[in-house]
Amino acid sequence: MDRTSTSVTALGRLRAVGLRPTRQRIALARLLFEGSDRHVTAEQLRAEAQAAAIRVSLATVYNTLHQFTTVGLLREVVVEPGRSYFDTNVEDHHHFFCETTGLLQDIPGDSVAVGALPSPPPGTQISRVDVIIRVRRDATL
Amino acid sequence: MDRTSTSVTALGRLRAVGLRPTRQRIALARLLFEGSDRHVTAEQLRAEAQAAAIRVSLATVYNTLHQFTTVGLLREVVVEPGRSYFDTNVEDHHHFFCETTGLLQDIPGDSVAVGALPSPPPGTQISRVDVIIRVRRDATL
DNA sequence: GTGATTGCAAATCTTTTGCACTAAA
DNA sequence: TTTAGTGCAAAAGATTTGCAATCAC
Repeated sequence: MDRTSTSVTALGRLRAVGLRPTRQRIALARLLFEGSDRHVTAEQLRAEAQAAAIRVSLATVYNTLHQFTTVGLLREVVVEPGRSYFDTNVEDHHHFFCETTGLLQDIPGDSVAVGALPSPPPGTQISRVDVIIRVRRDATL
Repeated sequence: MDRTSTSVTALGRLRAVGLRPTRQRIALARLLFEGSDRHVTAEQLRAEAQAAAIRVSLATVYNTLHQFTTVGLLREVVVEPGRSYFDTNVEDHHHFFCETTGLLQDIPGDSVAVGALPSPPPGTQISRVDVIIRVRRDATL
């Protein structure tokens, strides 16, 4: 048995962050974290749960996504008005966002170098720097 | 009379982009562009219009903001789920966003250097690069 | 006149909320 | 038990839409 992050159980993850491991949270954690990094919306995750015969209400999906975000298991990405994406990759990294298809993709953290940052407004501290590279599908002529 | 951008009339701006200069568009353009750069939401702009005794429906405010964005008079900035800001500064620049207060501020384009960009996904072209520096108010102890 | 634009109200969509019910410890 | 968590349905927000009335040209 190795100890790579993909082998951490859903139960273990929940315990590690102090969230009570309920049936729903365990099931959603499995959907989210077993497999490679991904970006999901609440609605998408609910649909997946449904497809996997997991009974979870949409309200609980929202609660869970926000709780996971609060404890650092997920990261919220805002690229479109009126819809939130949740990213299972919480490492330092940035995003490509295709305005044509709505597809969001990770960019490895070290392949975008943001130079010296300007000092933040007085009385504030930087909490995060988001870089979103917006792209468009080439016109198909 | 100088020719700085602040002296361009609302009428002139609309003509320049080929939008029919209606009473509402002229009034909103005045609110938006007479004065320094700003970030507004649809609701804020409607409130300002109301305060200035300009009769405009919210639907028209939305239409107008989107039309102005399409023709390059405004730029849409998405930092929070569920709310769009429109920026009257369409030059190349980035933003500070205070998660505590919701305040959005411009960062001059040249004070954030984004290094070599990774190549965009196959079949796509970069349309824009957004850098959002998220900050938080210092805890007041 | 004629087509573009507007206003209004209803509809849509995502997300949040209140509260009775259920489950974890 | 006791308290945290869940589901449902209603509510809340922001934005969009349909269509008749109005305006710019």
